[in-house]
Amino acid sequence: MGRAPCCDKTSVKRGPWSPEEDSKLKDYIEKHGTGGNWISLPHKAGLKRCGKSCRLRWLNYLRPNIKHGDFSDEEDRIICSLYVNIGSRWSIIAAQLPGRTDNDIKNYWNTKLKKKLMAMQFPTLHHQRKPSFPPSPSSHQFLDYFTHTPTSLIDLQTISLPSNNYPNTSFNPFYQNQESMISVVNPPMQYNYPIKDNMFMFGSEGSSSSDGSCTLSHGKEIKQEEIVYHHNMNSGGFDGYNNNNNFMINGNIGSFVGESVNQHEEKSSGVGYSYNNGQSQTLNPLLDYGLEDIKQLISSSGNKGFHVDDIHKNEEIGMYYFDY
DNA sequence: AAGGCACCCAACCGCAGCCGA
DNA sequence: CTCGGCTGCGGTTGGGTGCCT
Repeated sequence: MGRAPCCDKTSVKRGPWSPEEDSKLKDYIEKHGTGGNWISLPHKAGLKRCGKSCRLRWLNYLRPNIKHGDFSDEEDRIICSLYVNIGSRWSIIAAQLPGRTDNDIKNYWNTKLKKKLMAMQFPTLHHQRKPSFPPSPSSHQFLDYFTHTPTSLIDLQTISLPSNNYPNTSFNPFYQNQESMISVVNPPMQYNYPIKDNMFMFGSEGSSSSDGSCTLSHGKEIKQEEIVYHHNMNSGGFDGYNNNNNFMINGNIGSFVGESVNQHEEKSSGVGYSYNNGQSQTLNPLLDYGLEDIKQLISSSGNKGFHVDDIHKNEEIGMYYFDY
């Protein structure tokens, strides 16, 4: 049995609001308030609108002190920081930006800001209006993010992740949008994951073993538990320590969350990783919103935890699906 | 000049959670 | 404790607009 509609759709006006309707709604609310009941408000205000439509119009457009127009750099920074850390919880993000609505911020993010961010992360892609995806099977070259030199897809057949001993490594995967791969950026290292059939896999057929671990190109091994760790972390909410395991896929930033660890140093292969010691730390100057602030936000909003957005997780360990 | 395409953003939809009866 | 009404939220849609070919 379906849910009862919130209103009779045949008897309410839909679509864009006229200036007269705006005026009626604004006048009514300014005189009487919302009365805590949006359902009955349109009738009282003499509007042939659904209560939800009235509420949305008021909140997003008519209420006082709404700010329209360009977002400032500071607002950009706050949005980016919060999105990376808490995901697409627009109402929380909007609460940090006086005068901005969640709808505004959501639209701004989806249409402009994530592209802007992508452009900053991938300056060479500035000219691309839209990433071509999926790529043609013959395109076996991609542009290395750091060196900007063409690299063969052969190199992508093995993957590398931070050691299982150091689950809190800053871990910044980015979607290299012009080819069929995901890059995991963990400076000075970059790990590249091929995408097959719209599927992002930890490891490829050649590098995975039956126990679920993967042999890594840099002499490390990613264990099944670690993949599980990454797989399960999405329901965990904040760990209280480092939450800067950020990634971007197809322009959508997500954040890996894991258990806290103490300070570590990685000296394997002479490569220095940057591990966190409980301090808020980011790799991208855009993303330096205070962790304590965000934690406070989360706790004050019910601490629902959060999920990696835009990835549809497969039940199978270490495998992620996402749509295009 | 015109058609196609991509972008932008206001508005809609449906679900989840809250709260009172 | 349960149920139903309502609100709030996030994802999605679609019309308007501007750019490109």
